[in-house]
Amino acid sequence: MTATTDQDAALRIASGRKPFVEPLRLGERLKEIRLANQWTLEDVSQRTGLARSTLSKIENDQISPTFTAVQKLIGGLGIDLPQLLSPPRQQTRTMGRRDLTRRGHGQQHPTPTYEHELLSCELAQKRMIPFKTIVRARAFEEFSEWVRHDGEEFLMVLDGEILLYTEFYEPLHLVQGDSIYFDSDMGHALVSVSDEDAVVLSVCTRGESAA
Amino acid sequence: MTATTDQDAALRIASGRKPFVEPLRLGERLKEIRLANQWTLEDVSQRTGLARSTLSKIENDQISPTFTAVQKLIGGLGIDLPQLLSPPRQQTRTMGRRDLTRRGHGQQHPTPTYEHELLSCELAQKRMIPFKTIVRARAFEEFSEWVRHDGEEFLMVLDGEILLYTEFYEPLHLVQGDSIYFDSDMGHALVSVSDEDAVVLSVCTRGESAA
DNA sequence: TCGTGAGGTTCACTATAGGAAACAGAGTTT
DNA sequence: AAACTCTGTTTCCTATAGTGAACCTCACGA
Repeated sequence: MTATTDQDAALRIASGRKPFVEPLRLGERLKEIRLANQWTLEDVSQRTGLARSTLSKIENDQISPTFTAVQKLIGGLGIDLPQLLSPPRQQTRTMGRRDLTRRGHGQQHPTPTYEHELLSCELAQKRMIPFKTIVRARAFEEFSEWVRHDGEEFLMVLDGEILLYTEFYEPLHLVQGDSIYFDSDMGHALVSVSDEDAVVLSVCTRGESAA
Repeated sequence: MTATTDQDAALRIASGRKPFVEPLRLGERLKEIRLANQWTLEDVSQRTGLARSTLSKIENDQISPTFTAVQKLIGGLGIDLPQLLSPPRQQTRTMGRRDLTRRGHGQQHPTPTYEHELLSCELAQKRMIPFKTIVRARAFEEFSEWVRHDGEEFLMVLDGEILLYTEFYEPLHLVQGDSIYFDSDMGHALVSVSDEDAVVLSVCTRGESAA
């Protein structure tokens, strides 16, 4: 055990991996947020319950806030931690691509059981694949085999009701507004059970086959 | 400004959501990570430079670590903060996970401008983050700064109408059923323009911040 | 010119986080 | 069984985070 540990450490250092953390100018960031909202130290004090002086010191990097203090900050300011930690000046590799799909203007892709409408298909090289599906299938037997594909899938019922059959679980009854996240290499299949064919929105991760 | 601020606060409170942060069992989480790697307190001490005793106290919630201590932790353990903060769950490479979220039963997360409802938040270690959002904002000015985060985002309007402001494009008018895919490190912000507050479904890729 | 007040910093003090060492418990070895 | 070792907890001390009050600094008005 200790052996592995030392080995790990050695490896990590040898590999040139940072054992240290980046500066992380938390104070600077806090001040930026505060000023952006035109808040005074007193305002922030009210919101967070931290003393004015404490906030001043944090902003000027004179102290390193306790974790409870950080929690009070993110709670009181109504922001979340990543937002607090995102560096003041972003060295953005921003590309700023975007791809709009108006309702009903996706790329149709019909099958016997599903009618898919691929969304945002202008954009190549994306990490997610969103599509809207009209579930034509009415019985599990209509599927000759499980649908399965690498990665993960998120699904929300937009209209109607469905049964979600999966390989390892009992069928699940989902109605409008329900959503589910699952590993999509587990076999799955949808059937409509409402009067109208159900409509679902799905987003799959693109298989990037973990190296 | 203070007016808007108070209003925001009032709104947030009136919405029935606590403005405070969840417990966030950091100690428990740390212990979980440590045991998962079969590290002893001494091992972690070596890696992080924190005293064995300190680590023990943190794990047992006897102290609230300083932010510098947290940095030493994430640096020494080679993990990133979100990972440390993600509630107890095991990182199983196994397949067949699933996570159902019934309509309205996601995890509420209100901010002055948005009311997020995180979906499928039982599941850790997922590659996408789905959430439903009620867009409270009515004017671009309500945002103190661009919202931006690493990765990509897919968004569909479920109800109402919105304007999507982005850093590099003209504002885009989106109505129910419209969807868009974009690089989310490009600044973006939504405002409702329909009578009712608009509702959108978003799916973000999880930043994988190259280990 | 002098208040006067609001926003921010500094000071002096208290509360608490971090570290070294002692302690306690469970195996192992002799 | 005693001695040793490895692990996690507890103790005690110090370094420092957090607080209220005093103190600046500057804008504004009579």
